[in-house]
Amino acid sequence: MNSGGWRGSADVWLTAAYDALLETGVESVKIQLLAKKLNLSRTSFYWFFKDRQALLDALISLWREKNTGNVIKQTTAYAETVTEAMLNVTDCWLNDDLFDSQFEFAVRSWALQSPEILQEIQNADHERLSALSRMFVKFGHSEQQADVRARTIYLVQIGYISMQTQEDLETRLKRIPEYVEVFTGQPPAKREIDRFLARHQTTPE
Amino acid sequence: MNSGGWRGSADVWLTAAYDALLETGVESVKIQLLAKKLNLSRTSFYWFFKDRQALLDALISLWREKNTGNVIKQTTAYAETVTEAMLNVTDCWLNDDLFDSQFEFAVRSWALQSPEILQEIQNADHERLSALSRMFVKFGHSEQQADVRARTIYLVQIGYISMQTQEDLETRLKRIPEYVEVFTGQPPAKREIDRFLARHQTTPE
DNA sequence: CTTAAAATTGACATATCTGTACATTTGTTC
DNA sequence: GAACAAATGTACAGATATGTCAATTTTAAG
Repeated sequence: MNSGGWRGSADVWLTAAYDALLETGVESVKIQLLAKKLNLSRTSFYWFFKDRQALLDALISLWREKNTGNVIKQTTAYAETVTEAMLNVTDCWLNDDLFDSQFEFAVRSWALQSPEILQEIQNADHERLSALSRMFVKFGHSEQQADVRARTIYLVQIGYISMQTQEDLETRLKRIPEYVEVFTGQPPAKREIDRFLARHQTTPE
Repeated sequence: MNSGGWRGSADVWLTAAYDALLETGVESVKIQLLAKKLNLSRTSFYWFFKDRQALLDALISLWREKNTGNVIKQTTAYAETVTEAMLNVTDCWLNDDLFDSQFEFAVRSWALQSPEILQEIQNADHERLSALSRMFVKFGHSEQQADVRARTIYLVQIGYISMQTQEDLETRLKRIPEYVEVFTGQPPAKREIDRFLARHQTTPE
């Protein structure tokens, strides 16, 4: 497919931009730096993108597609109890395919310098919180209770991301049953936790 | 005191840097921009600070002094019940003199581009979480429970900051009783809430 | 092998930021 | 009001960024 083809492409530049954004923030998404990493001439960039802003726009589109859709999907996944529903949502925070935490943090930091990005984020927050709140209402909570519990789940995750902690999966999994109890007000059933752990634990070889 | 004195001072530059940091992030803390705002010559800066890095160092010192100390103090304030203790901590999130949320967010975003700042933040997180956890242990929770509840309180607040929401005090106060119940596992007594609200509600004119 | 499109490159113009050296102004003190 | 220190300003040098243009190289297609 690509053997011997051109070295550059819109996608190659976008991927490099994504890496730079996650590594050191939007300020380091500089054409000059990306060119050096890609071993390409700086000006070659302008063949694929109009200017730097076009590249940044592409990054935001990428974020929008990836992170908000999956959270909403998980809030409506099949669940018999509120604790099971909660564990479905928790899947997002533990699975990079469902929710890209580093990307999320980088975009949120970016919002500090850009009103447009801030607006993007606030739209996303509202959509996600609404979906979570509906989940709690479905399981019998009042609007006010559902709102606060939705916020608790969501903000704990956003806060966790903001801490930029590096922990292994095991450490994080150990806290989950307690979290479920705090978030939903009731302890999860053993079989619910077992099913959840089965989804996430790497099979001991 | 200052009438007719010099226009510049280390403090004037530091304050301008603080404003810029909160407004648009560390990348906009630029000597050139600050000089323009202060109506001072750019190079005059170097009379007060060795270089830009010295200014950034001063900013971090400011943050360290202000934000971590007060949180720890509030976790050890007098309380008869766990719900009252929780409300003492909540004071921080509602009182800018106890905890500067915007400053906190700006510094956390800064950490993305600077390993030194990341280390500062992780130290602060650890100190604050430990203090909160001790609070729960004191009121009878197990280590594991205390740890998760401490995290819940703390991460919800860090997450809230990261959302950069603009809400009036009333909206936020309305959620507090529900939050207390989620965080501590039990509803607060009416008199506890009344005492709390009395501390925070602006006297109707 | 020719050709035309796709991709790459170096040269140029421009802007912004940092920091140093040195001269100048402003305020204070005796 | 001299004299000295504190603060400010101008000029210069260097680094790094963006973006345009024209030339060149590379690739695929006929």
